[in-house]
Amino acid sequence: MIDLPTHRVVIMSAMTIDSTAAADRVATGSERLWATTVGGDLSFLLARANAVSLASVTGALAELGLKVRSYSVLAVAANGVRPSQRELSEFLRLDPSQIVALVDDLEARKLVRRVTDPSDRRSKVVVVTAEGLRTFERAREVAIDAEHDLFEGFTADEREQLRDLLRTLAAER
Amino acid sequence: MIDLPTHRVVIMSAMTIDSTAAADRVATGSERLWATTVGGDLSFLLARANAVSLASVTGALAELGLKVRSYSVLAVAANGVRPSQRELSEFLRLDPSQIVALVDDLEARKLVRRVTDPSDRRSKVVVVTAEGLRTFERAREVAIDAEHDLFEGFTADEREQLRDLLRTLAAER
DNA sequence: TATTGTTATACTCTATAACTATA
DNA sequence: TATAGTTATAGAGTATAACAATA
Repeated sequence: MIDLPTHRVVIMSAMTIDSTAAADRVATGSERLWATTVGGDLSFLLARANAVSLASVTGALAELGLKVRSYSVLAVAANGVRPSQRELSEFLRLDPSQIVALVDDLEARKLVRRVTDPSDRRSKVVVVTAEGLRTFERAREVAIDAEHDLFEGFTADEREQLRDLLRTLAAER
Repeated sequence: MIDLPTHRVVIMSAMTIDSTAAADRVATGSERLWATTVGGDLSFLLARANAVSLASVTGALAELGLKVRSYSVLAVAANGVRPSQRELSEFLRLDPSQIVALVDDLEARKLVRRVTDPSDRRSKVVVVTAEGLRTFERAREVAIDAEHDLFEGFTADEREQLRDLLRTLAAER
């Protein structure tokens, strides 16, 4: 697993740091910069929050030979929704050619199979194998653990709020 | 500018889409997949929301020859906080060598200068030039416009909530 | 010895266009 | 003629290690 913060640190706009034992776990040396205009930009905060989360999940999944992307493809397939590659491409916002590479990899490892859709033979549906399902279940556990650590400082309410707000944003174009 | 959604679309867990004129602006064809486990993952939502925001800001800044990263460096410098490259590296979560490349580019375009810190001659501080400040101000406008469009469907309260939650997360190691 | 910035290099990711097979 | 998937390839971004100057 990756190193994760154990306590929540709140940084106010005015640059006051709520000083707990965790205060020095924040990126050292660059605290001054949070007072900057970018420090308040939603797009910047989104990018940085994502970088933090990505690093944590990536680290957690590495032990299973998965990356965030292959995990996402596997997870959608494991839900039994039988996504076409085109659907995966839109949902994950990746180019169709990148989906090919991801599915190639998962298929070579026998975690998923490509099934030609009989009602439209151009389209290929990605289905999980028994082994893929087992791998997914383990992967899901470590991913949830990582997320849990990451959101340790948040209340259940705050997590729900964040989920709703992000869902709205994520659903945009 | 980039094409942006004009209305907010809420996607519920149960897969009901609040159907307004904007409903068909949502990624077509993959609505089913939102009902999936990943569709509720905070890390996934964060990644997708970031992708959406990134695309919008990237598109907006392109007309000024800036990317999100060079814009961030320029913005911090333009705030007059005199960041060292090391500080930029921590704040932006980029490798020091990447900061070198970004500052090289901005310096070649005379938007910033490197100034050796007299109190520690190893360290170089990035300061904005007059021209850099002008460029930053225009860039800031288009970036704010893009952000404004992106968060059009949000109330002021929701934006504040999101900012607070993301700030907490972004400040984590 | 440790740290800041720099260079070099290999690797991954991303974007684009062309091709095939089906519709 | 249009769409789903595939291939190839060039470009951008990323990670790593080694090095010079300074502390």
